[in-house]
Amino acid sequence: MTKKNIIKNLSTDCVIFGFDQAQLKVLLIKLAVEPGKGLWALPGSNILIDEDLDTAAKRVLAELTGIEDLYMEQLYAFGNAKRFPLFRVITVAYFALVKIENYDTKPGPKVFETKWYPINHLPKLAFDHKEIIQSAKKRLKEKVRIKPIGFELLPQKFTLTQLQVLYESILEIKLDTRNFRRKILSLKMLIDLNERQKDVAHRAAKLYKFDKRKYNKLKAKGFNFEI
Amino acid sequence: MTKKNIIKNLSTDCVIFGFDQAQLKVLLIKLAVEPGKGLWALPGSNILIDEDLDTAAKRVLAELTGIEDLYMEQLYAFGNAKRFPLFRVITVAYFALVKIENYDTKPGPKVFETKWYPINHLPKLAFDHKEIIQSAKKRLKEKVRIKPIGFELLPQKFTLTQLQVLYESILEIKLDTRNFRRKILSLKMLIDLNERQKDVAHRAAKLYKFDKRKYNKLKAKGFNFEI
DNA sequence: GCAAAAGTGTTTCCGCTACACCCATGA
DNA sequence: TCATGGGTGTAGCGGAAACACTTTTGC
Repeated sequence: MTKKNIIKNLSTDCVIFGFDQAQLKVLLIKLAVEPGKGLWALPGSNILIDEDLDTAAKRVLAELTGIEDLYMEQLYAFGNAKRFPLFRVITVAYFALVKIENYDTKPGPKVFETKWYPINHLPKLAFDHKEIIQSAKKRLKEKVRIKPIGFELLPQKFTLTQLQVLYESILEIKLDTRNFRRKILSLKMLIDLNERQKDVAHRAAKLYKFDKRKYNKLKAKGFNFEI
Repeated sequence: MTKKNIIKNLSTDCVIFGFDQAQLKVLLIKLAVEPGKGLWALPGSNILIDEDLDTAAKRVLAELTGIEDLYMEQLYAFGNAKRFPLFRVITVAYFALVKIENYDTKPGPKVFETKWYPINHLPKLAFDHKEIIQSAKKRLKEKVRIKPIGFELLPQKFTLTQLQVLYESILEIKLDTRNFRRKILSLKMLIDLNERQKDVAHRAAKLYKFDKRKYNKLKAKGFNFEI
């Protein structure tokens, strides 16, 4: 594809969240070209002149992670006149939730490296990407209370403790274990696998997976996770 | 300003909500030029090359309504490749809430007329504007339950019944009068003006206005309007 | 037997829901 | 005096919050 097929003044950037045992993380790329060379940034791309906006966002993600089936939604259009130093670029930001263990790094051209950074220990970022990430974090916090999307971040099989730690990381609060378990189980969204953790130096926890049907119903309808 | 100062592939459109006694309404313009000549549409505009996105949205609104101090937030970026027939245009939609009695019509150039349409009786609309309005309606419905923004649609002085009718219109449900009043008053956001309606053919209702301090606090913090 | 995390019940409290009649006013 | 909408109280229920100890397992 040639340069003239892209829309010059418009881009998409994607805030990709992952969860690594105990921490919420964001996938960043280190820019190998100016502007912003050497700085970390969100993966982003131009939009092709005949490409749907959502398609462009998915393309960026697939190119970077190889992941195609994931949770993704539009976040916000960032359009300050001076946000990009060379010329005017408005960016439509998306955020995505991925199972971090499915992710396989492949830094493309114009990128030095890619890396998962804890959301609370971000490096210096290019352009207004810090603001975009903060905004995504806020949205995730709101969303996770009304839709069961947090689960997109966990492996197929998980323990209730993992789920609780995930929620605690996203919401940045401590939760009561008993109340949390009661609430989650009352949603009847989990299937008890009758399996247990292996190789842990303490009582092994039960493993669960999602009941897809119920999960999809809750995703459509929303739920109240007032914890 | 000359043509070359605008970004060709990008626009903003604004869904302006008003409330007229009993109905939620949207301000539309009738297009006087192609494409879409003769159809109704959302007020929109191009974005200037050195203009912040939010500024562009506010400018459209000020040009059309003369209103400058109002509630406004970004809704969503609509970016289907074929949404605009002539060439590629991605639009960043905003929605605004105005006190309808403050609004003073002044159709600009390229516009036949402007008109408030009831949200449930819209005319045939240009482009994807129907979709944009539905999306704005949905957002308003969600938002009004967690932020006290509904009040932006009412006159300075209002009765509790007006407020209830407003909520019923937005949420498209019936509310119990007693429960509604108890809930609203418990927020301690209203100031009893010790005034009453005039010239009504029945018992005159008390008038209230907002306590700005409390209102702003609730706007920042959010509240739970589970009705 | 001890360290480390899993797992489990009960009580209290608050807010939502449901529900029907009297009041004030102008015509 | 009637029509019209304004304005009010209470009881029951359900879900959220607070709270601490026992169980299992590997080392």
